[in-house]
Amino acid sequence: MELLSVCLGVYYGEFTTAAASENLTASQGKALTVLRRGPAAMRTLARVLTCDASNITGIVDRLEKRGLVRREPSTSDRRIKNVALTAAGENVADAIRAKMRTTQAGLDGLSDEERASLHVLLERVFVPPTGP
Amino acid sequence: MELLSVCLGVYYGEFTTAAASENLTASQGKALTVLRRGPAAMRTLARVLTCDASNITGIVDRLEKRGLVRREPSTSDRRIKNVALTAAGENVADAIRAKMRTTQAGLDGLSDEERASLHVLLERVFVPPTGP
DNA sequence: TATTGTTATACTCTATAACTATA
DNA sequence: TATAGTTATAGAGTATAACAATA
Repeated sequence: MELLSVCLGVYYGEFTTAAASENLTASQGKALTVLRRGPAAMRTLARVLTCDASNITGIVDRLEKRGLVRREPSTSDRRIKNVALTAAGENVADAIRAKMRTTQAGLDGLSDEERASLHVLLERVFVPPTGP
Repeated sequence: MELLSVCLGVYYGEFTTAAASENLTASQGKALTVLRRGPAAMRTLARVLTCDASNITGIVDRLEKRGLVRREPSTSDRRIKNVALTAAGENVADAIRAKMRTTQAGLDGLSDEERASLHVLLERVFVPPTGP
C-alpha cells in the first residue's frame, strides 16, 4: 500500500512535469492523452477524467485556444460535440509521452517476462473483475 | 504504461473519495497521511507533497481550523514550525486509510509470494538505484 | 547572505445549480 | 422528461514574487 502510493506518486509527478514542459496542466495533458486514442464527446471526456461535465468546457476551451484540439458537431445527435486532436495536439501528446523517461526506462529495465508478470499483478489488484 | 495510468486513476480516485467522505480534499488527506508517520516542518511537508511552500500555509490553516493538526514551534530553530496530528487528526487519517477498500482488497487477493513479486518489480521500475 | 514561513496575486481545477438546445 | 453542453459561482490548489524573522 505504502509502496504503491510512492510509485504512483512518482508516475504522477513525472506526468505533471512532462505536461508542464509543454506549458500544460496535468488535466490538460491527461485530456490530450485520452484524445490520442480518438475523438470523444465532452461528456465522455468528463467521465474518463472523472470530473463534472461543467469542468470540461474550460479545459477544452484552453486547449482549443492554443490550437491543440477542435470541437466538431456530431452528425447523429446535434446536442453532442466531439473533441478531436489537431495535428499540433497530436505532436504535443506524443511529446508528453516521450518525456515519461524515468518510468519508461524503469519498464525497459525489466525482461519481457517480468513486464508481463507486473502487468498481470497490477491488473489483479486494480482492475475489478466484471461481474455478470 | 497505459495500465499504469489506469491503476493510478483507480488508486487516486479511491483516495479522493475516501478523503471526501471525511470532508477533506485530496491534498488535505494526503497531508494527514504524511503526518501519520510523525510531525514535519512546513517546508518538509511542501517537499513531500511536491508543491510550493506557500501552498502549505493554506492547507495547514484549514486542517488546523478543524482541529486535525496543530503548529508547534521548533525548539532548535525558531524559524521552523512543526506540524503534528491531533488525536482527532489521527482518527481521520486512520479512517481514510481504512476506506481504501478496493485497493486493499486487490492486494489481499494476492498470495504472499505474488505480493512480494509485485513489490520487487515496482521497486525496480520506480525506485531509482542510488548511485555513488 | 541564505532559509523559513507568510502574504498577495493570478490562474486553474472542482462541484453545484441553473440555463439552452436538442432528444 | 431526460440528456449534452454551457454559464455563473464559490472554494480549493498551484506557482510566482515579495516580505519579516531568524540563522
